[in-house]
Amino acid sequence: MSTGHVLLGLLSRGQRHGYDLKRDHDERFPQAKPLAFGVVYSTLERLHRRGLIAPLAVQRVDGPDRTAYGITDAGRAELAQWLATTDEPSEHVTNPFAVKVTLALLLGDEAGAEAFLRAQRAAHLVRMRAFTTAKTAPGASVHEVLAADYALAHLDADLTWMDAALRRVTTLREELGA
Amino acid sequence: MSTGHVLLGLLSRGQRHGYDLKRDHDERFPQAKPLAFGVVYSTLERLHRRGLIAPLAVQRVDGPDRTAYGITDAGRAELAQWLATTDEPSEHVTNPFAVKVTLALLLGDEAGAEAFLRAQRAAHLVRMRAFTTAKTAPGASVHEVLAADYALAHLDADLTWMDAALRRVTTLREELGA
DNA sequence: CCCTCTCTATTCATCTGGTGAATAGTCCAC
DNA sequence: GTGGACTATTCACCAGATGAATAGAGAGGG
Repeated sequence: MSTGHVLLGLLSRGQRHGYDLKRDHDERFPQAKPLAFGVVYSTLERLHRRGLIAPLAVQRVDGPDRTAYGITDAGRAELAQWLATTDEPSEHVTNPFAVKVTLALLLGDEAGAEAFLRAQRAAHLVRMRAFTTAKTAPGASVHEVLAADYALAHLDADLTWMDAALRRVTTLREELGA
Repeated sequence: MSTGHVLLGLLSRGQRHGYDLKRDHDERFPQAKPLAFGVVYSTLERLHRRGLIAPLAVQRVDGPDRTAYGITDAGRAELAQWLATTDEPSEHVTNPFAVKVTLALLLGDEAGAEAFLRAQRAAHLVRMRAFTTAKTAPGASVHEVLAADYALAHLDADLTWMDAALRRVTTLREELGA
């Protein structure tokens, strides 16, 4: 429950209500996908059910009711635990490009597989240029530069793979027996 | 619905029932996470609801009932469309390590952030050694080598990012105002 | 001969999380 | 005084993932 942990982290700095948390998150992690309200409130409900947060007050201040939540001791423990735990990188490989290429080759469409790889390569290059621009913009923060670096490194990893795959499409097709 | 498209792809080679498809998938993509039965059957139901596949026969052959599905014309069209479409790489960045580091720094725990990065780095190195072993094993297929290459490239991208982050932890903390 | 184990095949209950629309109150500008 | 923007939450729905339950048939062992 990673969204849950993020909300827990934001709540550990002081009580907040759902709308606040969504804004907090989106400002703090501008490169991340904005949180949808549905996700925020349902996640808060789950955290509450697990006893990691508690509703503190329902106030009405210049507008509709708002429910402020605070982190509990159990919540602090869970958060500390999560922050200190490393993710074991999976032994499984999820490569969406390989899935498409393999299926195209199984259907005997070697030309289609190659066309896909070339088109995907081009789409990656476009996005990489955008991240490079963002990263080298004057006034970019360390946070922004690191975010762009991460994205660029992974896009480049995809690119390297696609080039290798392009060079071996025919061999792959033969290996698949198609 | 990527699982759906994969099943569609496998079904386009001829009718199959759920259990068959699960085995087909796991054999064809041994590096991927094995499909759970629950996923297979609920995905088939959705594909059926959308008219992309159709149940052809309920047979009983040496065991319990089995429902064979076949792809429809609409299914073939959907599959061809999906195979030819590139994924626009997201403009959003999802970096789980950055999230943890940022939250740790927000809570003022610079030492914890560094410890996490070092531990995660070590975990990555272990997994990378495993993939390197798998890839250089005698008799490894092109498919297996490409799968390992993909995983290695992404793990290395993470590693590069973690090294950069380690060098800038203090700057990052200051930038966050913690 | 019956018992258990394994393999085949499917279903079900339950959970996380993600989307889009609906609801509802307040404030501000025109 | 009405329409729009902002605050705040809820709801209905769907995708996808897990783990357990159900159930038939064949195989092997005591």
